[in-house]
Amino acid sequence: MPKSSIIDGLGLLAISTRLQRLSEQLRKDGQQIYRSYGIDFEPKWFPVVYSLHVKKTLSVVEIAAEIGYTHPSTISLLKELEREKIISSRKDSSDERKRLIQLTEKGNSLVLEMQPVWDTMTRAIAALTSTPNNLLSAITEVESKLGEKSFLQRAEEIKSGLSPFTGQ
Amino acid sequence: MPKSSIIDGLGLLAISTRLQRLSEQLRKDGQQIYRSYGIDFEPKWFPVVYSLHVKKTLSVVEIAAEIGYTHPSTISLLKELEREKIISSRKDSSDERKRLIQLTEKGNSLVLEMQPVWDTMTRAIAALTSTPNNLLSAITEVESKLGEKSFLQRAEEIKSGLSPFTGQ
DNA sequence: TGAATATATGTAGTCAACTACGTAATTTTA
DNA sequence: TAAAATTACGTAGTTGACTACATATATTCA
Repeated sequence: MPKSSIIDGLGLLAISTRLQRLSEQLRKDGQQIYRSYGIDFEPKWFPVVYSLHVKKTLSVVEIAAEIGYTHPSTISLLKELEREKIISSRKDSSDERKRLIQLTEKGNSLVLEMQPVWDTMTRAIAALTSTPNNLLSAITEVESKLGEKSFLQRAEEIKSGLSPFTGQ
Repeated sequence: MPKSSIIDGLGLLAISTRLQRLSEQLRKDGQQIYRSYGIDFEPKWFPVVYSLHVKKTLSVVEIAAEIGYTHPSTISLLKELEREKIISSRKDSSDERKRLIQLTEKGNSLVLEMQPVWDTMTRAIAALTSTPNNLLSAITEVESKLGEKSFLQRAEEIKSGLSPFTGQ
């Protein structure tokens, strides 16, 4: 991944670019780690599969909410997973609009098979992020601040002379 | 199978997704902040324009290196900026392979116009990221660790029984 | 000096998310 | 109870990055 001088120095304004680059880097390596364990699995499938592993049966919109994606994005993930026979779906008999999704037998055994991979990844990421400022905590903290007040709202307040910290 | 190992892993395993989502959120709000100042500017143009503001004249590959993108991505950004008449380009007379890029007069005055926007954004992001774990520092720290040893390499070492921290 | 290599730019196609819009089924309400 | 609103799902097209490949020019070295 190419390193850049100016942008690194400019920190705050290029933070979105840096977040994206870091995300992409981790996703790509994740892909290769699954491969190195001989497992045919994409990192982007993880949130769906994990949700179904825990909750057993969910509708499309419920999965979208669980994983924090829009439902069209979720639908395309589900299509891939159905093609891979990792999940299966059927209509909800009490509400015909709903499609109920579950892990297949293959999906369930895949989850078991992936335990050591997930363990390895978790350790590697833990090592990577065990720095003075913990990345995962930092993300959680910023997400929580954004939940209170968006970047846009904060900018509007600063523009109109309010403190970005207190909003007064 | 202990459920806790999966749950503990969840946060870390979904880190790439969360980074991407955060990036997208900041980028979108950034777009609206420029708009609220009545300025026709895309956040994704910032690294290119800022680099040219500082360095005055750069080739395509030099810009790509500065902003940390691949050169095809850079070319498509440059096309947009040229269409917007924010930059102009000419062949390098001493090396005909090179295309030298500069800000136009419009580009230069745009940079001046954007100073207050950049100032506002910088403050808003500073407020957002002033949490116990500083996001920008965390990113820098993780990038630096990745520079030493990639996520993939760390995973390989853990797989073969080495410590993820020391590699021994 | 000319063949091989390296550098600079460009094009085509892919990927993984998105938004916008549309249809069908269900629920609410005037 | 029919019209309106909501919910659930789906499709089409966009975006912004990428990789792989192609071409032109410059440089190196046997």
